[in-house]
Amino acid sequence: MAVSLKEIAERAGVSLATVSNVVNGYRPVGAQTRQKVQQAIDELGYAPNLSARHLRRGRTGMIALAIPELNNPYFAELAWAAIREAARLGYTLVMEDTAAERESELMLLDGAHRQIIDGLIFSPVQITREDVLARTNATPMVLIGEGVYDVPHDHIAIDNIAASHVAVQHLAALNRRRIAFIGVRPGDPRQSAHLRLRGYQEALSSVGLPFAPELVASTAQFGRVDGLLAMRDLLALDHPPDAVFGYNDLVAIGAMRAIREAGLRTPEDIAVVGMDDIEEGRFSNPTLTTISPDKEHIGGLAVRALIARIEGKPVSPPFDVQPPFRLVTRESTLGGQLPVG
Amino acid sequence: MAVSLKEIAERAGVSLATVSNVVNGYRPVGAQTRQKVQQAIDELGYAPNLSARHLRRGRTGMIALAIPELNNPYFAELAWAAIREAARLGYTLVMEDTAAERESELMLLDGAHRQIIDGLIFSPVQITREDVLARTNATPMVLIGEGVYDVPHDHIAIDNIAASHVAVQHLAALNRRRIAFIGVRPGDPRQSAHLRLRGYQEALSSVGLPFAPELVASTAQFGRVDGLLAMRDLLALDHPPDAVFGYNDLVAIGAMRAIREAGLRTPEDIAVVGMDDIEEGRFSNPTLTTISPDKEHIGGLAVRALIARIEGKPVSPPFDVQPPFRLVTRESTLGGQLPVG
DNA sequence: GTGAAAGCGCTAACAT
DNA sequence: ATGTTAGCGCTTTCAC
Repeated sequence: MAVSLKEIAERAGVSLATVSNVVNGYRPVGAQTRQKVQQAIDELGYAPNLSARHLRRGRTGMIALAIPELNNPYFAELAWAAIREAARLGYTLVMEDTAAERESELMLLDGAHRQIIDGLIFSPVQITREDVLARTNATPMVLIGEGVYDVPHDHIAIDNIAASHVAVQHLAALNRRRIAFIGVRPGDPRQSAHLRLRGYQEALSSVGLPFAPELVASTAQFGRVDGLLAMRDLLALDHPPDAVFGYNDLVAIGAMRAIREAGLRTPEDIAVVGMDDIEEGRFSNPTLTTISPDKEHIGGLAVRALIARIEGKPVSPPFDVQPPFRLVTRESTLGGQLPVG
Repeated sequence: MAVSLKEIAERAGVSLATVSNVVNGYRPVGAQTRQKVQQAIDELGYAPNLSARHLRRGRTGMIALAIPELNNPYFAELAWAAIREAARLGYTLVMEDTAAERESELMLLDGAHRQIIDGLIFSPVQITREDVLARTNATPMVLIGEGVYDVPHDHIAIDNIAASHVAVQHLAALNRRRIAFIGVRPGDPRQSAHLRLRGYQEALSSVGLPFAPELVASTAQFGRVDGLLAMRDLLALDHPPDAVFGYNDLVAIGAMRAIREAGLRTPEDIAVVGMDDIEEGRFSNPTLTTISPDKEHIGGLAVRALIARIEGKPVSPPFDVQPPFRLVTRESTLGGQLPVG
């Protein structure tokens, strides 16, 4: 059995409460008392029993990060940033897999883990704004990504319309005329990806290109294989595209694979742009031009915001933050042989 | 506040103990009593307070998976398998990042989180067998990967020598004569990667090829960039290799990047084999030949073994399991245009 | 088959 | 500045 507060108290000849105060610092403690207690703690190797603390406090010190797939390196990179920040603030972060399924997402919304987590950072893809508004569970929740907008929760997502604009304009500036989009079909009930589609459409019109519905390819998920399948469809068109903007880097990488399978070349025949700036894209052949969001920033901010809510910091209205992003140009649009970076 | 056992007991008109027994099934409960209790539970939506349960039981229900980097898709894929299995068995899995640093690994060994976790699944890379033997902490631990061998803990790792054999023999069968290895320099204090190096050496001799020390390139870590740098060194040799066996897929992918940077082609000029079978290698250009271990198997087994130890199942001696693997051949050695899969 | 009651280790309200 | 004490919700003896 581990050392308890009581043993420390006896050893130091003080009360339980005093030891607790040395440990937690809720109330001031006299210098020499603190000294004695600290010594006892060091000698006996005391560490607080978290279960007891949590039982008493009514909180568990655990927060969850729910993402559609850890397979996506974007989320893996984000997760690490969040894990580190949570640890720094004394919380333990556990990861939940929704597998991008509506059922799993709804269960999380309604507090499947109410008993074990103090708060939730959630990157939904299937649920709708209405689902979130209908939520009754009071566990604090921070939303990330473009799955859902305009709900009474803190929300962090880059400006997807602006980002798509930048991507498409980059392609247009390279004299591409038939620019395809691989993501979500217009009319899909999910909010997700609509913004990127809208940015795509707006950018087309801003550079004077027509919107051709057949150049929008929909996917079931947003993985490599989805990009591959969608690109095959696009290549089967009478007038295939000369450029593609992928919903994310994985989709773009799948698309590049389809292009190569068809015996075509990137970017000579078809230029490709992705989104997320995962490391894989810095080493792919060709390297991938992409929109780079600041994952460290997003993960850290999400954790801090959530913990502030959990700990009932001065109530502020839910915020909606748009972290910075930038276009990173590489071989998949520029061609040639650029240094890795 | 959530519903407690007490409320259920009152509602059902029975004692606390009875409700507990319905929930946990430690003692038999009469049919109609059980019925009443179950109804109360359903009506009030009871869920046990885990902090309280853990406090009482002296365990937290949490296990940790410590890996060198979540960035490596191999570990990300493994982690998901472990998370799912842990959840199935009523445990919560938290991830720890060692960043492949010796300091972090030693802290974990010595129970940095003794208070919060019931057990540890650990994939070490820097610590030595002696470090593990010197461990005093009694928290159950299962080791995975080839970081450490011959220690009194359950251990799961594929047969690295055999796997390396297969990889190198595949290259030799393709008439490659100067087969390089990117991994760890002979003499490195870590056990890690020595086995793959040994398998490489043995396979060379078994096919009648000489061992050329200059064809072994060492790396600091095992990421894409490490493979890139090592391959650049190999390409600068007077007699560069015509094939490369990478410590893992990431290293191999970095190597392919370096090959392309140098204006050479894979596999025409240099064939490449990796290890891990991460999804990225199924979509890279060219697709990557690799050794494929069963990650689902490894992750699930590690969790089950650990939980068995935690729950004090019939004491069996520590086991050492070698899960199955297979060679998956793709374009990076065979060339041509194979279907994705 | 069921009940009563003693804590697990901690925090916080109430004393002094 | 420090001490006393009442639980947090649960499991688990010990009774019947």
